[in-house]
Amino acid sequence: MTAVPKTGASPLDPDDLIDWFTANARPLPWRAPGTTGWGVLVSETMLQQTPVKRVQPVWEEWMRRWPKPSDLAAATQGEVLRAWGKLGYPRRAVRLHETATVIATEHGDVVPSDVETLLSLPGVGEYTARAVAVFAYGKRAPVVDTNVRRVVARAVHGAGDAGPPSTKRDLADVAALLPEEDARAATMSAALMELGQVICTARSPLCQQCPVLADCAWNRAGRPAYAGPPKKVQKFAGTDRQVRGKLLDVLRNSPGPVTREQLDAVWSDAGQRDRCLDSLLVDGLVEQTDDGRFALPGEH
DNA sequence: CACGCGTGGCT
DNA sequence: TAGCCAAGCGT
Repeated sequence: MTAVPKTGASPLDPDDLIDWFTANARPLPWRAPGTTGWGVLVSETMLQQTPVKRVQPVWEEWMRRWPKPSDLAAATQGEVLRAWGKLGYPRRAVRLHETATVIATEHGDVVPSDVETLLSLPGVGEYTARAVAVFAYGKRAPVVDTNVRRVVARAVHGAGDAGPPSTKRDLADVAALLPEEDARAATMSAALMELGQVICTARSPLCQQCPVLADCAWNRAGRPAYAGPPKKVQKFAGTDRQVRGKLLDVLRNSPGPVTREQLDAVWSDAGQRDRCLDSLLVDGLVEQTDDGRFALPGEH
């Protein structure tokens, strides 16, 4: 082991990150020893755009209720959507249900471990496929989420924040940082994400507590402000997304099918209401009953 | 590649 | 207080 001097444009030292993570990782339930590939896949899917705090209790209930992919596959879509609750983006629940069926029927009820196969599953994209391969199976692969992109933008490139995503470049950036050995690479991937979540945060980074401060290009540059193209801010109030959420909430809060009148009550703009209800039907999040009422899929 | 897709907490 | 932000995916 040769000591690498922390001067100039040195890359991040895997040991600094691994040691820090080993001592400071939050004890999240899906990180517990013995968590299956299925447990990791469910957690990663729930964590897509939803904070840890809200995911944790729902994940624990899901693991108790559906410990294997075949268990979830046997549930109705309505049951799955109810159990998804208010995590948001409920199409994720529908896709996870589909994926459970594929795993149960085509992969022996075991979550695949290679990125290519994982990528073929509904709702599993570049991030989730690698997260499962790395965190569940200890493989060496770049895992790039918004946190890692921010850490790399700062520590490696000296920028205030990540610019627009570029999958190929982002993956290459992170791959170049990983140590050779699988297990150490996997731990470093987890450490990069954790660092972005708890230290190298978007708004008020805690640089004093950062394990790689000495190697950070952004710190060396005097922590300049983000200079890239302005980030798009997503509107919510008044959008179809809000209306769809309200419609689905009526269904979740009812034990069975509801009338058109009950749905009409949640939004005054009839045109937008109808468009949203139609899109929910198209997405398979709502079904119409024979008598013209509306229900969660499989619940009539 | 830009956009649509939920929800709630934080500053 | 009204953005801003949060372990993305599919089209």
